[in-house]
Formats: sequence, C-alpha cells, structure tokens
Amino acid sequence: MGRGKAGPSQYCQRTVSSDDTPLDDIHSGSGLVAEKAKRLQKLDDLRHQGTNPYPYRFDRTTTLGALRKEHGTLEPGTETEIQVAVAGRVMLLRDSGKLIFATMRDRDDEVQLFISKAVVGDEAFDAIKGLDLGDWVGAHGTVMTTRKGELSVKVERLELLSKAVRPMPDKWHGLTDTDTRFRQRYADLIVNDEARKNFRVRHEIIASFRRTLHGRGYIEVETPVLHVEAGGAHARPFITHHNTLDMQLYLRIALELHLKRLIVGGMERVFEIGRIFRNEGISTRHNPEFTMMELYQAFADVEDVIEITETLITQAAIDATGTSVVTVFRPDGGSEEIDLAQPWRRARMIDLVEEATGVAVHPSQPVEDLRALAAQHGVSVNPRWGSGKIIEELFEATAEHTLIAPTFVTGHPVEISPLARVDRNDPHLTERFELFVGARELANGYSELNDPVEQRLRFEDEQAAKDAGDAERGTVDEDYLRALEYGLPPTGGLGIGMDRVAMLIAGVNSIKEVILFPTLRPEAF
RNA sequence: GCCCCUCUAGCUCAAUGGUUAGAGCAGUGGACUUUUAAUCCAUUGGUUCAGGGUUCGAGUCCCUGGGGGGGCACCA
Repeated sequence: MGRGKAGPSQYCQRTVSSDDTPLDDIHSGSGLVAEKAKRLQKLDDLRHQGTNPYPYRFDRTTTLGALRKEHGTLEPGTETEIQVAVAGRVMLLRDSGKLIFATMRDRDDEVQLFISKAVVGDEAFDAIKGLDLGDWVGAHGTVMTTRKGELSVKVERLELLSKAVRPMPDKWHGLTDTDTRFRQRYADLIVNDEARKNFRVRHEIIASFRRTLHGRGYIEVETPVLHVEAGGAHARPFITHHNTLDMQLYLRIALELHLKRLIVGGMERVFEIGRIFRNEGISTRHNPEFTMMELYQAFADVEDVIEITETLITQAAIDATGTSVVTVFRPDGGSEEIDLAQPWRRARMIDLVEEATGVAVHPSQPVEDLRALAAQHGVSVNPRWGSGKIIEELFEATAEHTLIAPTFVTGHPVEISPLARVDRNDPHLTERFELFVGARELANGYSELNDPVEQRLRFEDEQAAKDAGDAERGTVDEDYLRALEYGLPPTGGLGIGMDRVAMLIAGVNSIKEVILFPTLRPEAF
C-alpha cells in the first residue's frame, strides 16, 4: 500500500493534452491511434468535471441472469416499480435521439438498458451519449419490458465503472483471426460466445470430476512441480535451475510417482489435478503445458480404474452439457455423434494389431518376426526396440486411427510400461489400459507395480535405454524405490488428460480452444 | 525440423499484373422517445506483415525473413 495522501495520484496527472502530438492531427481520422486519443480525451474531460472514470466499486443488487430468471416472463409493455442495480459491459448502443437503448452484458446474460432523456435529465443524457462500446457501466433503475417485450432496466442513474479506451472487435462478426483470438484471449472472450462457452464447459468438467472423486472418498493433494528427476512418463522435460541450491531441476512430466508415495504413506485414495510440462511439439492435440488428473486407490486394480474412468467422463459430459451425447471428430475429418452412456469397448492391444494386420502378435515372439511385420506395414523400427515396443508402434500405425468410439485398449507389453504390474495371466503383458476416443488417447491406467525388487529391475532397463540414447526413457528413482520398500498396497492408478476431455465434451477440434492462453511464439510489440 | 496454406483500415471482408486499394461494422457530424446487428443522410480513416527483386506498372508474380493455421515428424 502507498501512503494515504489525499489528492489525485501522480499517475492521473498525465493527460492527452500533455502529449507532444498535436491534438488536431490525432483527433482527425478514425484509426486506432485517433480512436484511443478521442477516448483518452473523454477521460480528461470527465476528470475535469470531477468524475472518476475508474471508480472503486459498485453495489449491484442482481446479476443479469438472475434478473432474467425472475422477470423474463413479464408481458410486453410492462412497467414495474422494482428497483435494481446492475453492472456490465456495454456491447451495443442504439441511439434514437431522446432515447438510447444499450445492451449490457455481465458474466452470464445480456439485458437491455432503456435510457430516456426525460427520465435521466438533459445533463446526464448528454454524458451517456459519450459512452463507447466496451465501457463498463453500472445502472440504477426499474425493471420493465418494451412494447416488443424486451426485458429492460429503465435507467434512472448510470455510472461509468471503467472506460474502454481501445475499440471492441466487430460487434457482429466478432474476432475470427486465430492469432488475435489466442493472443488476446480477453478480446476473444468479450465478443465470441463460443469461446466463453468452451471455458464454461471446461470448468464444469473439472468441477464434476472433483464432485465424483470427493463422493468416493478421494483426498485432493498437491505435489511438486519441480522435480529432481522427470519420471512417471516417457517425455522430454523442460529443464530449469534453482539458484540457491545451484542445481538443475525438471518441470514434471507426470504426477504419478509422488502420488504413489502418498499411497505408501497410507492416504489410500488421492488425486491431483495439475499442470504438467512436456518439451515436445505443438499441435491441435498438444500444448507444452497441459492439465492432467491422476488418481490412485489402494486395494484396487485396473478393473476399478476402468470403471472410474467411464464414470468420470460420462458424468462430466452430463454435468457440463446436460447430455452424454458428444460429437467425436475422426482423423479423416468427419465427425459422428456418440453416446458416452453406452458401454465402452475393450480390446487388447495385441488383438487390435492382429485385427488390423491379420497376423497374431505377442511380445514373446522373436523381435525379428515383429521387425518383418513392421516392415510390411511401413513402420520404421529402431534397432534398440524389443518386441513389445514394436507391437505398440504397429498398434499406432495400423489400429489407433480406427478407434473412434470410446475404446479401452488393454494389455500393453511390459517393455513399454515400466510402472505397471504384470498381467496375472500373462508375464509379457501388463494390467494396463489406455482410453481412446476419436483416435486420441484420453486416459491411461493400470494396476500399479508395487514389488520394489521388480521395480528396480524395470528402472534399470529404463536407465539402460536412456544411456543408449533414448532421451525420453526414465532413470532409477532411488527415493521412489525406498518408498516401495516400505510397502505399497495393491493399487489402481489412472491419469486423464483434462484438456482432451474438455475438447471431447465441448465438441472442438483444437486444444487451443480449451486452453485460455495456449503456448505461442512471443509477439513483437 | 520439413511441406502446404495464409497475412489488406480497430474488426469482418473485397480488389483479371493496369486510374487515386474498396465495402460493412466501429469512429465523426446530423435526424429520430420503443430500438433489437436499429434506421436514414453525410463523412474521416491504409507503411496491403517486413525487406529485396521482376515489370512501363505489384496488394496481386518471384526470393528472403516474421506471425498464424493445417499436415508430417516428434509425442505412453
């Protein structure tokens, strides 16, 4: 806080007229510079009249949504005595001489302001004529409807709450330029209903997840973003540095290893919704930072987390949009409607590959056989890869694009699943699933490997692959192994990509539509 | 990193290689007391992303660079 000296702040002293630019030059024309100059001049004029164009607060009595809910059914031509105070942004102005109609919008609705010269008086009416599209205003008045039945507030007193000195985008077409929409998300949100809707849906999904999980006794936790080792997934990390400790740190690429430490600690059911960071490409499905929900449940296995996955996503769709029917985009550019309330398909990865190639595959097969099959299907193979990794590559090349309706792909090879428990019926596979919808991976879960001796061996295989040049492979996390040595109960774990769930339920085809500020190259100013 | 597309007024968009780059909205001036993207009359506003080049002539064609989009690669 500054010292409470009375009088205007030093920052208010600067005026348009103190600028070097000749006013005549700046006030002519209507480019951006001229428009801003005109509006800045209005600020000067208001201050000289003793009006603060940026007052500190406004006490509204109702929101526009509540106003419509309460009075939306009034007959046309109704005048009431009901006094209200509303606040919002001026989106449209219709001036018909001694009567001005303004469309005011607040967070959840729009209502018309009916401003009559005879009601507010000549002086106030002239001031209102100085309003610009985009200004924030507060209005005191009574509830009425026009002859045509438009719900309105008949304004008795109007207060400028904040002057917009930059003009709004096109009042009808809004903003369409993607560059501007993503860089200036504030402008996108002001004018594009669709953008506001998408982020509302995202919020409802996350709220729904929390409700479902709280209802099942999960505890929400927060674990470190700065990691000494970037584990829990195969991805390239962002690297940063801590000055005081003088050490390299990584931004997390997964939540997994810390959350499972908490299960060791006896918390039994934990989840975290958090940002993770992967130093990889940007696309319609990838942003370098994105939001993951991971949960871990003691005494559960992969079957339990499959059930939770289906419930979480279907319930979120219902909570966010009122229906379990979603539009799924196919890789071929088409789309189809799918009801998430229908049972979701389950198929083993090896069976999907066999379905697509006509050849039975299994990680126990000699790697040469699988290399030959990969070659037949144009899948290039790294010589370091074993049979399991090649099967995964074959799956991605031949089967993944066909998985439009929700499908749990199960039984991933051990080689590509260093933290998952081996299948109780097949030592070459794991008790694992990945959920695909619209050929996109949305979730990943498994029965957690809790044998510290086996986990060490798996980590050592990861370390060996990393040392051999595979930057995305993992390392031996000694502290995690120490935790496992204390005893991790049988545990089921799950990770869900929240951005992709939001894309699915909002019905959009780009991750940038559900991330408020997607990663972009810096703008040149 | 590679390939394709794109960039024109504050916003949304026009403009066969050929006058001085045009519209709508926003803005400005005027009319109007029930409008609904109000309407009507008048009107201001341009480094056509930047820099080169070809040409008598470039917003338009070519090259280089930049932003964005899409695809590929990368990506449990």
